Amino acid sequence: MQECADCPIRHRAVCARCEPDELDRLDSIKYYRSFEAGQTVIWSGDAMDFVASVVSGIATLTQTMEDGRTQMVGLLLPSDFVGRPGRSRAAYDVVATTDIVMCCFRRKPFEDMMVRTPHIAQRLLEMTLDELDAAREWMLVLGRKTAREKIASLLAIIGRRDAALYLSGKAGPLTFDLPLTREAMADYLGLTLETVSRQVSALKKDGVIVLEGKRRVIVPDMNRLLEEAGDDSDGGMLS
Amino acid sequence: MQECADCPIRHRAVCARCEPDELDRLDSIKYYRSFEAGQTVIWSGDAMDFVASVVSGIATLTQTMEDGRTQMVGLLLPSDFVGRPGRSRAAYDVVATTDIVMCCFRRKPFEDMMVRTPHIAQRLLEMTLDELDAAREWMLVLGRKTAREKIASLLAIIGRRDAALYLSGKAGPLTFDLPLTREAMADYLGLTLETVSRQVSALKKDGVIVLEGKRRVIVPDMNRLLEEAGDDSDGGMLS
DNA sequence: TTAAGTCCTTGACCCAGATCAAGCCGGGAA
DNA sequence: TTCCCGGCTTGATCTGGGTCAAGGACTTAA
Repeated sequence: MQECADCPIRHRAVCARCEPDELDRLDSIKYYRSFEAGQTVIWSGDAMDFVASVVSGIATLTQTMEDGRTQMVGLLLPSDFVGRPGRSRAAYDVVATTDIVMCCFRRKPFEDMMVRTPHIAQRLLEMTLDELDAAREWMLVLGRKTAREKIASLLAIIGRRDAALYLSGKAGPLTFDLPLTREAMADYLGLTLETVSRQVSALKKDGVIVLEGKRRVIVPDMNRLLEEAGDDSDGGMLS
Repeated sequence: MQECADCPIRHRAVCARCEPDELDRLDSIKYYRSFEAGQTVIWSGDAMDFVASVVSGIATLTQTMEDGRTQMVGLLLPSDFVGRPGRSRAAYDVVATTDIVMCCFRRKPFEDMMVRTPHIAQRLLEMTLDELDAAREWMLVLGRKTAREKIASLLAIIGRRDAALYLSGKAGPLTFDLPLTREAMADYLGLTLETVSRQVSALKKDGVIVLEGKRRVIVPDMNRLLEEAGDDSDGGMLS
């Protein structure tokens, strides 16, 4: 399908630190899979004989209770890793929210390779620590923020990520597309979709954001949005 | 202070996989620190020139917003790891809830050693993945469970851990001490301490738990408690 | 033995967000 | 060109858990 050398996530995925020879070996055990928007990639509890990186598109990690209540526990963007070495069954549902392409490795060969290739294990550790930090920030959002602050937090997170990807300049209004439906946003934030809709409308009415259609968001003043999110004005950057 | 060989967390902490020679090297850079119940070990944002394992006692990881709202984002038990290699400032407040002893390593030497000792990095990856799973389960609790389910979930988590530590037999009523105040439980669960108190009383009135004093909890029927927590009756074990 | 402090419980009331319900909007199929 | 249909908005009402307030149960200190 594609050479690792010109892979769009070459420098951010688990393989980021690999040397050319290591990359060759990975190359030989990788294969691509595509899923359409809305498809379930993996069901929680199912056998999972591979691990993978998201190459393009967006997927979600969700947990569901017997009575149908669901909570999103991860948002998978390009370069994010799916699956856990050493675990044979999926712990969460993985659903494609847009069309996606994943770069897969059969689990066993990947595990073997991890033992012999510290560069992979190192990178995976780093990525896992980042995800843990994100999960902890998210816990504050879920546990203590109001509905309005939750929405503002989510917009800030998505906006910041988009800015990191596409721009480096810091000034001017930020524009991006929401990759999530109102319902998915509700599952992310522990709200109902009605509340999400109301709070998005309220932020719009108050001029914190501008909407173009239902999905395109313009943020005239990022600091204002961060204030609404209840975050430190400087975003609390860590090194 | 103590030899690694007879350290109580020797086989569960970051050093679990180390060979004798690796352990010797760790031994030479380690030092112990003690903190009293209530003491703050580290303030979020402060410089942090060490990483550490909890040897005994319990500590919490919390995040605080400017207006004082706080959310616990981690509960640190013996063998748990504190700090992040590569990061020089603490991202969270760490507070001792009981008297604790920590086994510390200066950050730089530890990082150097990690590069040269895959056994340490491997173990840290495994522990971090476990924590990420725990954080995700916690997100479901915070986002979607009712106050009663939250309390039942917390009791189930603490009860299960105690059972794993002290008993192996599966039958009979489970007894344990709550290591947290009502306020800490509230911070864990995204509730107020009044609601925690009310729901604990309600579970007691309904016979789900029995209280001896305010801290000692007896669970006559673990399955009943898990039902109240909204979990699968079998606890959803993963390999 | 009292006093002061910490932790916990309980009651009364209120409100943010859930629930229930109706209808709008825009795109694709016939 | 109309008709779905999925995604979204908005209104009316209800309620779980927050807030405010009072007081109980221990523990330590004088």
